[in-house]
Amino acid sequence: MRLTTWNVNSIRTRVDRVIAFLERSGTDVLAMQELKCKPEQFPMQAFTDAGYEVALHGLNQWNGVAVASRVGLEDVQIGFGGMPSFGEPLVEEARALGATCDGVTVWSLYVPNGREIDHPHYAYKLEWLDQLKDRAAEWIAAEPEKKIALVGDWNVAPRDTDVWDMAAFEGKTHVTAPERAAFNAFADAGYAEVTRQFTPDAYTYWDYQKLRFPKGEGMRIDFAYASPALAAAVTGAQIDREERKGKGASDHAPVIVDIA
DNA sequence: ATGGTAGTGTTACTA
Repeated sequence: MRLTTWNVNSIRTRVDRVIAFLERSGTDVLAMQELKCKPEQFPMQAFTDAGYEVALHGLNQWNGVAVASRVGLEDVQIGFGGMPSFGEPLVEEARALGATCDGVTVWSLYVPNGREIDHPHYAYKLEWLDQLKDRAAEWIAAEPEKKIALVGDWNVAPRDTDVWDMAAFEGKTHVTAPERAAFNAFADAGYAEVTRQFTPDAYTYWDYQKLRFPKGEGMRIDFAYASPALAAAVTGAQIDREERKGKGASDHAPVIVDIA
């Protein structure tokens, strides 16, 4: 199975590129983030015509997550137990959707950005990751052989080399010790990040602003954590940097994982 | 010249 995660940054404006990518890459299961639409606005016909079923969750123009699959789609779950809410009034945002595809439970995750270190969104981000980690640990404790993929836009750069210049991130989110600890806690919970070993020096995101992509100033913030049973079946990973090029590109590249 | 974008939807917010 070829599993891809991609923050598409609006599925409505990107649908032609996404369908072309599916066909070009041979992706069987696509986890998408930042749909930026409600369910009735999702371009379902394009996916159906391409041979994919889609489960999605979207509340408004922000966030939104989906799993598209051509190898089956069962047991769809919206959000996870204990998932924090945000805003006034408090809302359970559309940031997590799970579905089982050909024996692999795929979670499409859009981790809160955090905004600024002293912003409530930052505390929300840490709590969101902590709660997800606790549920993820429970899932493998209950079923040690279960194949679980936690994929998406984690909005954390776990290493200094995952940003172009640490000096530019002084006092900024994505690189702080608490965020990195929250990310690394998934490894302590038994999951293995399976993309870095195959693509050791690569970014997955380049801001639209300040010519970040042409200048090679990116970040590595999209990852795939695998449960032990799944990690043992992973045979490779790639980052499709070509997809970031040209007019109409998302600011994130697709991250591809191959599973035996 | 030291900035530069993009998407949704509206006089802003998010990233």
